[in-house]
Amino acid sequence: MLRRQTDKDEPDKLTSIDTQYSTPVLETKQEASSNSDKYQAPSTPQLKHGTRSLDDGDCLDPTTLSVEGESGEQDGESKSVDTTCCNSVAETANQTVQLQPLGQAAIKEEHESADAILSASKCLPRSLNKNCSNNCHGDASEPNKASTIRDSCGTKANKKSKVDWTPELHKKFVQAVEQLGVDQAIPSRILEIMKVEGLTRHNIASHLQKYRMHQRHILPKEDDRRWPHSRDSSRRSHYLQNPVMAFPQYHSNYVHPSGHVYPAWMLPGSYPSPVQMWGSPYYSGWQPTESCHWKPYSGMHADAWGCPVMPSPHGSCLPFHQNANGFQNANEMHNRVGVPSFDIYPAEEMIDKVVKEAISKPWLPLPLGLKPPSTETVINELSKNGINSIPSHINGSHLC
DNA sequence: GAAAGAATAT
DNA sequence: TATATTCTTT
Repeated sequence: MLRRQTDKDEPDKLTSIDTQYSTPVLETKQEASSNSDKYQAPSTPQLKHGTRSLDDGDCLDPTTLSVEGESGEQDGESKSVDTTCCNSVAETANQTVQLQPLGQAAIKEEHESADAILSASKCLPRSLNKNCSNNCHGDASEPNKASTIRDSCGTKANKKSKVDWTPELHKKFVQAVEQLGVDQAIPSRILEIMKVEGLTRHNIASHLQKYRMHQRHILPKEDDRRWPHSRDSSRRSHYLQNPVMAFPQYHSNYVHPSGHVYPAWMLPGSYPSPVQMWGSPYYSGWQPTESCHWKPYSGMHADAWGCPVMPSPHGSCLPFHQNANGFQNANEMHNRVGVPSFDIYPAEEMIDKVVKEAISKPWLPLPLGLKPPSTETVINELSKNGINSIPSHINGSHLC
């Protein structure tokens, strides 16, 4: 309003002067006009931005960061000026507020202009009252009240809230995505599962978009077609009817696209640096190791969802065949879509079975995960059995 | 009209 | 680059 007043006054001045000074005044006028536009024009990104934030409810309202506020999306009913509660006005400028209520959502409050400071200072008293009553005394937040305050403060609270996707928050996000599965991993559901107050569906959607894009980047080719690129039902149904293997096409010469077969996530306690969320080969390490146990959608491509691929906690290989039998086994596993207790560790009898099968059918390729014995091992075994000489026509390659 | 997802802006 | 916002589609 102050600015409006100023801008309103200035043109009049200029206009009056304009009659006396032609050129210089015109420049001044233009300048003033541009300044005015800079702050006032509805199409101006800044203002538009702020207005949109307010109207669309994309701001994070810490007043809803109460335990009871599981009302889902908070679209359209919050304003972030309140976050400056208990902080000085000066601190409200370019301030990063890290709120860690339920989901440790770290929320950045950025006041991008002096206008924001003005607005904040203007609104602060009421905000303080409100927030201190809510936060300091545990009062339940009242949407109406929030709305009132927002209105009273006006939509001048021209600042932007950003969700800081901390490792913890992202972990929660990924867990929610996994828990939901591919088909259900939509912002609203993710939001429900995450139960992080203050997060909006838009926040989730944005993050989900980036998440998916990144996964596509990691698995650009064959996996790309597995992703539901659009909401086209045929493609989606194709995708759903053809769940992606939760395991890499592992065999002795399989090379993971990103250059690492198994990331460090499988090592307990080997959580990577939280700095690099997407690009790191350890990105999937953001998944808790247990995630694979409770992950309900075992048909989901683990890597595509930031989930670890096939774990190998003991450095052992896995009994999945390359041959028809093996695929049958694999299919059995994949048919268990929806079974959260997918056991990533093969049962011993299963291993025995696979090994026996491999021995009994030496002409078939080795089952997935089985390593051919080394020449030395074979020779040792032979010598143990009294065979000390190897026929000349047999060499190492034959043995393997 | 709401939500999801892609595209674009900040 | 990360996140928000806008636009399009469903």
